[in-house]
Amino acid sequence: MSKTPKTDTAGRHEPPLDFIRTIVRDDLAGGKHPGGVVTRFPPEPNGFLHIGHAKSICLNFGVALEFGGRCNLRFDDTDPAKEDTLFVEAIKDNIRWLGFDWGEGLYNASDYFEELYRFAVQLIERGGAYVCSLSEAEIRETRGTVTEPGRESPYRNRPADENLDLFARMRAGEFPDGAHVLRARIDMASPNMKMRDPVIYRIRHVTHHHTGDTWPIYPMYDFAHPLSDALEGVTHSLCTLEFENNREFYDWILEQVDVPSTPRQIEFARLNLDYTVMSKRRLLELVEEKHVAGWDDPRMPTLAGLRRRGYTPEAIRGFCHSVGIAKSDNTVEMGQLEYFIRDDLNQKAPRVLALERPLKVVLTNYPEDRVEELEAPYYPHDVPKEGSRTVPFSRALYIERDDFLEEPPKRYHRLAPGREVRLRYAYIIRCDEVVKDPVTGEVTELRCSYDPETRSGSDTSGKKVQGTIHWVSAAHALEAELRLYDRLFSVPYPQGDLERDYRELLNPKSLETVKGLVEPSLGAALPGERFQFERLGYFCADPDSTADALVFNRIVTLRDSWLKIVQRGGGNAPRRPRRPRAAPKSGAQNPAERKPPAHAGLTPAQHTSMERYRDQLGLAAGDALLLASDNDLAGFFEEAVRVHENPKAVANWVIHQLRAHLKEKPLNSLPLTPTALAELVALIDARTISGNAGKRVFAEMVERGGRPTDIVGRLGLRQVADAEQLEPVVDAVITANPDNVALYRRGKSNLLGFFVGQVMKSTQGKANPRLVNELLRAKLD
RNA sequence: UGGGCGGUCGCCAAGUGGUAAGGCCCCGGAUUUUGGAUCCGGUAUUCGAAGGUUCGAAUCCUUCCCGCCCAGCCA
Repeated sequence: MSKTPKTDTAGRHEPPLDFIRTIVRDDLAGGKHPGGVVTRFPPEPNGFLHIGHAKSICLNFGVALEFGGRCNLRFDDTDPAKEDTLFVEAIKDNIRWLGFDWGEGLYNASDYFEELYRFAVQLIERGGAYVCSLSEAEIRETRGTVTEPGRESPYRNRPADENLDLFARMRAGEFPDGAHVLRARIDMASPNMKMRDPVIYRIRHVTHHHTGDTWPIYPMYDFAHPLSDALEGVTHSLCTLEFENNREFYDWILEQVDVPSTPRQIEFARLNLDYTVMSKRRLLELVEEKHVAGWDDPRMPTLAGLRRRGYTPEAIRGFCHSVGIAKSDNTVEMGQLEYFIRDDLNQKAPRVLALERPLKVVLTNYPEDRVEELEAPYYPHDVPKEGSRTVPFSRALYIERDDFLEEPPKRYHRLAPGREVRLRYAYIIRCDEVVKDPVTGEVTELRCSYDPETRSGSDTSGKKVQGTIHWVSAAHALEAELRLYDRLFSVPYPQGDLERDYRELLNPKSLETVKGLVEPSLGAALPGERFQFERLGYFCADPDSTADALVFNRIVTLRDSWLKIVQRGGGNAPRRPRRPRAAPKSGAQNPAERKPPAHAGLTPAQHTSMERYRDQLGLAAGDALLLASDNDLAGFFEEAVRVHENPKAVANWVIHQLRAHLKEKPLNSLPLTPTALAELVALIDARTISGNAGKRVFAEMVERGGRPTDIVGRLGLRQVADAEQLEPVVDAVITANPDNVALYRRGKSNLLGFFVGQVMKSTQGKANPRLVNELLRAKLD
């Protein structure tokens, strides 16, 4: 297979498809779904959606969009006790906000209760389910454990009529909660706990938010989900990894009853983010215990929280796309999410001036009553957007407290006694005097002078200053509440601490509210509007914000390379040395301490064979054991060795090639005979064909049988071990890859494998690789 | 340790016998009236470990190690 990335018609590189999209694409190409692909996003309306759900939404709706199919929104509302219409509205709102449309495909699992009931009846009729009257505790006790099988329920063999009658009466509401359940009749000894006669219906005299009091019985997820998928014609049912164990039941139930379609469940890894929690239960606790202000608290990883914080749907989609779809457990760094909101807002957000911690500055040489309106563009030169406003400039100003230091470290480019700095869009000023509180010593005011020659845009001074800082005019600035948000938890894995409850790990500084000052134009900011407060970060006017009481949420700070310098030891510190390589993960062990291979499973006869293979035929102990432990394989091997007496070579082919094919099919179903394999090995030993070609012959024999010599003849695979024949091929490869030749000569020696590969490819595997290596080396070195 | 699934750079993630993609982070440098943005360059001789097969292994074979999931009448 080629390693070069796929290229589209415009010549751009396409990113590789994730494993799910690969399956969908292949299914479609194979004509498996003439009606098109159908996916679904199935939230339970018992909480708010979070960024992890966004990953699933982007996947499900994205696949449908990309492959011309559709994606249903289906509320998985089979547990009336926890669910609420409040959540269904919030969920719909969030999905629309994220930018996806379910069209006509809005469903509820509860819409199918009648059909689901009929499936259950059918299952009972076919002996696949029974009414179990054990108590909840008894069911738990008889389920067994992961290492011990469960025990069958005494009600397991109830006659079908009785089951049907009881189930009908369950539906009729004749029994109290917990009196009976309907259970699938599968296997109490299954190694998969999910297959030990799982409960599929329970009695719940509870009002359902959607069906009201129509039903006193409710199906369980495992039963309702696959059947709902089938009813909707879902082709690919994409869910998270924890449902892998449920797939066996998913497939089982679809075979037991008459369904209109057969969906396929595929699992992928859920998204985790560091410095937060993502489970619904924990999020619910944070809300209910008032650790946060609600589901939409801007510190929450909920879509509602992110939205209120000021995140854009584009940023979240970009993030979800960037993390990919795979099957390994993962925790993505918050920094990756932050990258996408900065990247989006950099293009979109107008720049304005605002202060988090104001410090007064008086320009002693600026006229008392003068006010200049300075033109300030909303976007920097590198953002292709137009627009500007004016900002008032006057004698009394405020700057950011952080932008002044009495004793500046090296590389500090801001204000300090006697130093000059530019006020953004305005003049260069010099700090002449520092006024301090006589009691506390705190700096309360800076007395500065401005240079009238340096007005922004018409600077005639020729002065260059290192820093530019932001400011507002004291008389014109507006007060605003700035909500400075930081990570919700102070440790990256709040759930990974065995000692402490995650609640103890909440970051006490996750919200800092300050009284800031903002430029006058912000008086018109509407809730939801986003700005870049220059040099501070991106902010979003909160829904709480009014013209009289402005409130801005900090979405994310700007990247701050000065902060990085300070954090790694201050401006005076030398550059940080390179990070050492991480220590190897645990798991390495001393080979000498390893246990010898277990001989325990061998029968006495097998043991004898094993010893014979090892001691008489000269096989490695591990190989001998491997062959001896499988009677079919051992028989095959022995027969082959009788034909071609090279036990090691034959064993290698049996172990390394044959066994790989046995994973698909049993040995006796293969058209391959021991004699044929022996002949193949003989051909290779005699150097008639190369090992490479041998594999092609083998593949042919495994597929269709036949004699190796015939196949070699038919495919023309005789080995080319003649330097004169090979030389032109080698030369061609060398001239075709001048860049790689140069690289190789500069020391990239592993390129030799590349060249050998090219030669092997152009001779269709027939060349003698040793000879190719020799020739190549002679020519390249 | 009964079963299921994972392990490739600090964090994600491609890659399934022939040159270890890409993104985030990080490190240089250029540029800059945001210490922002942008640009250019750098960062895995190695794929959980050890053995083996092969001219050639992240990919095939063997053994081992580590992590996650399953014992709700939740989803």
